[in-house]
Amino acid sequence: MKISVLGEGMHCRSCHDCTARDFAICAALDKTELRELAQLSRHVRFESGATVFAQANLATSFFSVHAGTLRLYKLLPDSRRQIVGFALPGDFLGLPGLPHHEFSADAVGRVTLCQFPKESFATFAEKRPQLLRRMVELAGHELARAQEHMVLLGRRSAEEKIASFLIGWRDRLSGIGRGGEILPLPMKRLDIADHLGLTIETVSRTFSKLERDGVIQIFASGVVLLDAPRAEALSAGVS
Amino acid sequence: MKISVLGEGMHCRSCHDCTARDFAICAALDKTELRELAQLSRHVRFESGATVFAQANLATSFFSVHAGTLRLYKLLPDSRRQIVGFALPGDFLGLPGLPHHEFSADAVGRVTLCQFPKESFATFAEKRPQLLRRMVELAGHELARAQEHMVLLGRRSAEEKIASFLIGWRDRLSGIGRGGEILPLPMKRLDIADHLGLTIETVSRTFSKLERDGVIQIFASGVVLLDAPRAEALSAGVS
DNA sequence: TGTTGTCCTTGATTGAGATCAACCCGATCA
DNA sequence: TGATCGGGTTGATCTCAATCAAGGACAACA
Repeated sequence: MKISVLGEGMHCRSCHDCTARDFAICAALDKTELRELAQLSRHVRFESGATVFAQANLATSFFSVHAGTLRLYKLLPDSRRQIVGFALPGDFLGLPGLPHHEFSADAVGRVTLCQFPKESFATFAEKRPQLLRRMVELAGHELARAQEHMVLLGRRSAEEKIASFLIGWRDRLSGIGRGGEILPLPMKRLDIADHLGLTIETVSRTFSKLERDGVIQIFASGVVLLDAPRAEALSAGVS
Repeated sequence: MKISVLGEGMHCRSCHDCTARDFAICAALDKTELRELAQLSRHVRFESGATVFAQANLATSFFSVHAGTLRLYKLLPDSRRQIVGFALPGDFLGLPGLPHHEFSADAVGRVTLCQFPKESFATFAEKRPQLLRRMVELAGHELARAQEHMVLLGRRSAEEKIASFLIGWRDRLSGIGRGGEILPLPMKRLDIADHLGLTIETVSRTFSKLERDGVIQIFASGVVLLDAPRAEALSAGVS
């Protein structure tokens, strides 16, 4: 686990023009507080595949994703893997009250993060109900997403799972201003499989089927939703 | 949805000797605050099977479970059901920042709850970082549990699911001082099936298999863990 | 230019759990 | 006393996705 700092003592020089600020935890802060928080933080970068932190390790920092995608996953002893989510810019990683990391996180492509030492962040947050309120809200949204994913894992067919994933991914990207014609899928098929409780072969077959049915078009870098309404119907569990 | 209040204007007379207080949100409060909060709340009771609130309805109250068990579930349009969790005494229901209920909740057996109007609770919490901190922690624990359940739903066999459920249920009960020789299972087989992403038949068969293998003994009201280490091993995903 | 490795796709077969169907058991009630 | 009903179990069969197996596309590199 190698952490590469972007210039020592740089202290997140770019908070004022941070592209993730509006979605991130920082949205709850005013200009002065933002500067104070920046003093506590530093920017870190990880190359593709690098591990940011590992499940069950002591959590000494919180992170706010600045750019890139992370996969968050849990492993069983026999190495079965469940990806519990993908983190995108603005997502906050780490929760007070849990001393250890509940899952592992590694970079899907290059990633940059704001890193906050846990104690100093906690001290900073202690006196700022606005920030705590925001954290409750973020945790709530995360919980809602987790529950929606439980429905997917427990009660949906392979085709519904894939459609649901694509629609959810599209909506998350457009929520952070990354919407577009082509839906980029930076993660591998195996990652998608381990996220949806499928095998890589079933993911591949289902992508192929959706393409045959004219719902999507597959490219190396992602897919285009040719028939979004059909995908949304599958995603919703209709038909 | 019928709400039966335990005597009008009673205002939760029993906060000082509440059996759930140590686990509940109220643990974050001092004596004075507790009395203030009690002024906002009222005790409500639901009979077995009654709906406390329904998914997608406007959330006007928060709840803290005082006694009994609730099933929390989401439905797909074609009535497939996923039980996202069971709530026990001390559990907090509802999250700020989400105007609508994310799931439905109904009583498994008789249930009593403390009900707080959402706005007055929010106002009360606004100025109390201790309480907000506690809410972040509770949400964090809930999130960790949800992620663990994703692993179960996505990556485990029927036998592992059942064993995992029994061990998790045992640990939650003992965490609120309800441990014992016999592990009570107030919910029906169908509830367990919809919680674990199985059918009622598979649940029944798997219970039978575990009993044949000497891991558990089945009673009308629950099970006894004859071979807890074996169940824990299955639960952990070993073997 | 061929070699290697990674990622993805496709085909054949298998198997765990779903589905369909029957029956048991205890509670309730006429 | 037996009829009904809800909840649970068990057996037979089917099906969807897993597993096993092979090969294709493409990039990195010697």
